[in-house]
Amino acid sequence: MSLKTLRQIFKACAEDTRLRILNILNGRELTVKEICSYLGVSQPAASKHLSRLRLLRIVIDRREGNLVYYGLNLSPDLPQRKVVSFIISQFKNVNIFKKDNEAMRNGKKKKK
Amino acid sequence: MSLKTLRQIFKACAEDTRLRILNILNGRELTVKEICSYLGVSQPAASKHLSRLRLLRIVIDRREGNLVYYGLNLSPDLPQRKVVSFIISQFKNVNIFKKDNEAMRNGKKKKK
DNA sequence: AGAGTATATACGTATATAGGAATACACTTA
DNA sequence: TAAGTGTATTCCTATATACGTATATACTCT
Repeated sequence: MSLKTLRQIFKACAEDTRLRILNILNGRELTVKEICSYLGVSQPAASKHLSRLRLLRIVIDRREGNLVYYGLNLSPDLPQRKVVSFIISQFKNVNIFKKDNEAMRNGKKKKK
Repeated sequence: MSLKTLRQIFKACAEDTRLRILNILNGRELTVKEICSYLGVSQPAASKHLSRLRLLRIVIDRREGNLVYYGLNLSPDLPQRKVVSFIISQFKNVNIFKKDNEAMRNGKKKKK
């Protein structure tokens, strides 16, 4: 793994919304709209964060008709796979992530 | 661990020079001047990076007369200890870090 | 005290980027 | 084709920060 890749991964993780996106994508696929709803962020904001994560191959997207589903990229040939997996494994200790997960399970929306 | 702490750690690691500093501090204490020499960065730059890492308690400093020695903060009561340790454990796979370690062992200086 | 060395800080500048508003694009359905 | 929904992009602004130069601070030695 290159220094550049390592730095980019940390940069991608150095922002609250992106960390929260990675957390709620852990174990499931979600559409952009669902992500916006669960986290209470605007659609352009979510889209831009997702784009950034996608360029780094941290997430993958899959269009299905009108919708675009995003999920974690679990491909085993990614050099940064271990790092990303470890980062996500740390989320269980963070309070706001627990709340986000709760909101998701309840189908609650934070903003209309 | 809070979301803020997690984000700050990643932000601290989202920069090449800081990553390289963490690498060469792995297993040893170094003065600011030594860090500048080994990495070829200016003294104010190194000092500012170290200050940032120190505020996050990722490194600790110890003044000895004229010199200030920096080292990794290995205190077991740090919530982010695991994360930082894991990050540093990933360094062995990165080429520039191997070169930095080589330069250190040889006492080579990258700039005057 | 004064000179020399090591480290930290202040200041200006350039660059990156997060966010909102507006708009463009993609797709579906009537 | 036209309207509606979901997603991406563009433009603007505000904020953060990395870097260099200069200066301040801390310490040592004579």
